[in-house]
Amino acid sequence: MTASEFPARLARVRLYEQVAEQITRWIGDNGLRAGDRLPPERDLATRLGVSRATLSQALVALEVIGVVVVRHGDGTVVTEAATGHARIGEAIRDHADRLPEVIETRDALETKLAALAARRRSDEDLARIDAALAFMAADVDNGGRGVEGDERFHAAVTTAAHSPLLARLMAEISDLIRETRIESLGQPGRPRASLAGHGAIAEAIRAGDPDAAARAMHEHVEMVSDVAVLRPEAESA
Amino acid sequence: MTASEFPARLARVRLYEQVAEQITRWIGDNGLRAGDRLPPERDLATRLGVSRATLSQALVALEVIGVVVVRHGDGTVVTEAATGHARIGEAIRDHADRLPEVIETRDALETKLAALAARRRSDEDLARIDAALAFMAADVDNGGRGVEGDERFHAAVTTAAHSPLLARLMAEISDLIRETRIESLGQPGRPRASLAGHGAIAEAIRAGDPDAAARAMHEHVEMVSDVAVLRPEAESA
DNA sequence: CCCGGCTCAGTGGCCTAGCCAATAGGTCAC
DNA sequence: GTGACCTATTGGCTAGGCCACTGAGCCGGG
Repeated sequence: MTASEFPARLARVRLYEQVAEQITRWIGDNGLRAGDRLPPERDLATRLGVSRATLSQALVALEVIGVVVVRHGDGTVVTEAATGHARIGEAIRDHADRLPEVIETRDALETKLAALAARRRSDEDLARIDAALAFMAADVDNGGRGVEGDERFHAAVTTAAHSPLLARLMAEISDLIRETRIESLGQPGRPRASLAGHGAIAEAIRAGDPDAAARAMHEHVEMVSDVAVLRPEAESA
Repeated sequence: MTASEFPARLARVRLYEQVAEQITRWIGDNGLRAGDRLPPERDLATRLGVSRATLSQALVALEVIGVVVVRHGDGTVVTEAATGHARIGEAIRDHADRLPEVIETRDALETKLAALAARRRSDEDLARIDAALAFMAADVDNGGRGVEGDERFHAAVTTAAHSPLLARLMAEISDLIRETRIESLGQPGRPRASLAGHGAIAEAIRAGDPDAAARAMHEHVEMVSDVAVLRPEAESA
């Protein structure tokens, strides 16, 4: 067990998080739409059995992620984004049925990132990409699946693209991507094939060839997509 | 002045937002790094001249966006993402300098959406696209800039792609996109050129040709990018 | 009848104060 | 050296209070 594999620090769940989640679920379950009001804070806090201050924290959290707008003197109003949020939740829950969607989103973002990396990479970026390749190779050579190396490689490419906005969108769906990654690399032979794909991407980036980089990344993401095709059969067996 | 151009509702700035911003700035100005601790809440609240409850709200906000982790009994710790976040904030603030970044993000997302729309569009989707085209054409014919029609067209293409995750990411950056849209369509001749671009995209989608749709969308987004090139000169004039 | 001003009730905003839970560090005993 | 215990510091949450904001309704004047 290496240091990187040590169990993560125990995560305490703060009350505001639980309350925020309850509220989001309640919005979805009750078909609330944009413009609908939540119950007054005093009522809601009593009903949820928490203090008003704690409820207010939860509403801050929900406001920050765009589910509600809190209006002084008026009430707390559901936003249009709230429905979108529910859809994302469903996307995560119905993961087995939504995998192709994650793949196509990865395709959109990561082929662009690879092309930008080919144009913008610094020596430092290339060193980081090479280090990730070496790390994954060592893991795969030792019989591992290369999950962390895969992660590092893609993060290095994203960094080399020097596009904070795209990086942010990647971060937004990072949990979903992680799942496709783990499933892909769990297939026999996939780690090594994935490593080869990374190699081709890195070559194109080093060569400063955006089109080649985008093509290599597209093929790499499609390889993950092959898993999506195989998996339904494995489940019915 | 149409309904869509009415001034937005006056935005009240809550204290927690100001405090959160102050803290983020302070982290940046003082070169705090991942793992560094903020001062204790009681101290920090006194120094900032707010109550601890208000500071706690600000920290909830910062925790939700990933700038800090709040540890019970230990303190509030800066995350790795904090530095990245400062860059995003700058990206938004320095909009004039960051426009190319929005463009490249649009390019990534919207060319994929156009390709998917070509594959997946229903008759209803096509009708919606056509309606948006007609709406924008009428607006432009009447001397308008076609902002709303442009918006409707892109929304219709996004809907026709039937990819909720990509649609979500589009929604995520919708404010930034709106700004590029308004600036682009404000240039003489752009509304009509944009309308022609839309026509080509719609044709490819109707024909069910993903590559042509992606190419047409790419060219359309690049046309917006031309504005980005022109604009710095307009500012120095 | 319509519009503007005022009032009231309901709502959120923020504060104060208090006490408990969690954490880290230090000390002591085995 | 290790484990248990204690202490100081830190955050977590509650309760209560008062003020600011908002929307709706009412009244008076034109």
